[in-house]
Amino acid sequence: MSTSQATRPSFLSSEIALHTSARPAPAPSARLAVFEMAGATMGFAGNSEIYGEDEPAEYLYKVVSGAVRTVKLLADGRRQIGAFYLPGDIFGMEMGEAGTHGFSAEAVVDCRVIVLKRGAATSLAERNGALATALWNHAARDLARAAGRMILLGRKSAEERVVAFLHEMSARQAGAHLVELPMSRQDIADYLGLTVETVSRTLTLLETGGTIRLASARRIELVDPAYLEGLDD
Amino acid sequence: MSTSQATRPSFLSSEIALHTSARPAPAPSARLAVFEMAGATMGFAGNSEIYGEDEPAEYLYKVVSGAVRTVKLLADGRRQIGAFYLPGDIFGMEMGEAGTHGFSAEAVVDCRVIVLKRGAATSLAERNGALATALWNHAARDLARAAGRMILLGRKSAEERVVAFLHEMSARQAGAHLVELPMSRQDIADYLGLTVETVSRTLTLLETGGTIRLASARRIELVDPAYLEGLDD
DNA sequence: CGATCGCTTGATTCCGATCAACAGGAGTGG
DNA sequence: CCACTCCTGTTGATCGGAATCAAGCGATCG
Repeated sequence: MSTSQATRPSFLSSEIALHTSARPAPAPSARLAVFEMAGATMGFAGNSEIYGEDEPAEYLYKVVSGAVRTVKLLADGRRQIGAFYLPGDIFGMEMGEAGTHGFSAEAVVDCRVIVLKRGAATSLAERNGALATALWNHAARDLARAAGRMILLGRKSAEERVVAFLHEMSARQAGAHLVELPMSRQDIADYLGLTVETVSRTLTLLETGGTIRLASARRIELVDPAYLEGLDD
Repeated sequence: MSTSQATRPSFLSSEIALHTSARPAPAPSARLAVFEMAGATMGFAGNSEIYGEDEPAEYLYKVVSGAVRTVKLLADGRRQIGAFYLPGDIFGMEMGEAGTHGFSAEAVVDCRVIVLKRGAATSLAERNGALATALWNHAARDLARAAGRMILLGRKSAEERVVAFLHEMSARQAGAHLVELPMSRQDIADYLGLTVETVSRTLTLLETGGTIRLASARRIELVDPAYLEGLDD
């Protein structure tokens, strides 16, 4: 495992780099540039924990580089991944009754993340209607995404799940036909509610059927994107 | 089927009763009393649609009486229920990329619902920090709930799902040991990602095991709540 | 009273899980 | 450089839980 970065950095760590200097606001996405303006950047090593399931949900996070997964565990070790977050994505919004996260969040690979106090975002939002709307829309979109995940987990076959996953990853990589997967088969399985064996077998079947080509375990070429579209809802 | 109310009321319908008169603000839950103050009350017959999956997400809703389900359908008829909403609950927050709902919403039984323009809530929130926080927390809680639903749908056995469902319904009825179910077995099955047969069988097994008692199909007595607790996460 | 709908129960099938073995790389140290 | 180990991923054989197919039952309603 990589050890290039702290495995469990403290929020008080001196390695935090504040981004408060006056800049011409490059604002990659215009929306939610508040992260770049008021947030602190932190590094996490692959497989290290960013926050725990029962920690108070004090911060919001934005991925700069790498990939993050949210994870929920049962007592006997069964694992479910709620979502993968890629550069540009915001996570950490979910907060249960007790004010704690419903998931834990972990770095899939080494990554950099901008951290922002939850209260900072909301209090800024009070004076900035556009920001408020942006945050609001982001939460609403997360909820809509959860809808798609539920029908996938509750009603779709193994093939449909894997196809939906490939389709999603392609869409998130600007529709690229050569999809790069930062996560392991185990992560994919826990995301789709399947076992590693079933994920592996299904990928092999898709390759045999001429739908995809496994360039390597972590690089998949979509040979017949139309088929993927057809099976994904 | 009951026909006591409009099956597909228009938002322009004259039956809308505005609640704008000055009242002493009874505010059942203090939070989000904005619904009672600025919303319009509408009635829906059992099994009628409140909004469709692809309609623009213009309104927020609060259940006054009855029960509501959010539903997502696949082309071949497979159905997934995202959540049940009981009196006091707010729904309709989910909104996808296209500005449309990710689910459709339907009345489970005859019900009354307060409807509020989405923009009305957010613009009021801009001038009322407490309201903004309340709305924000509500969305965050919905997201945390989605986490629990995902591990249920992705990783739990039929028995665990049914037990979790009974436990949830009991908790939402003030922890009552005699649970009233407004929804059909089919609805429960589509909520839990199972078939009606499996739901029915599992309930029978729980009764045989002395965990519950089926007073009637829609009334279930929790005889051994400790067992339910133990199996639910 | 018969019909319909929702629910339960039974028999069988099948998809994905489980158990098990093996292959291919990446990293390590001799 | 190679031998070794560890880890991830693939493939094979078998099993099992829930789906499917099929009746039957009971309540509600016309």
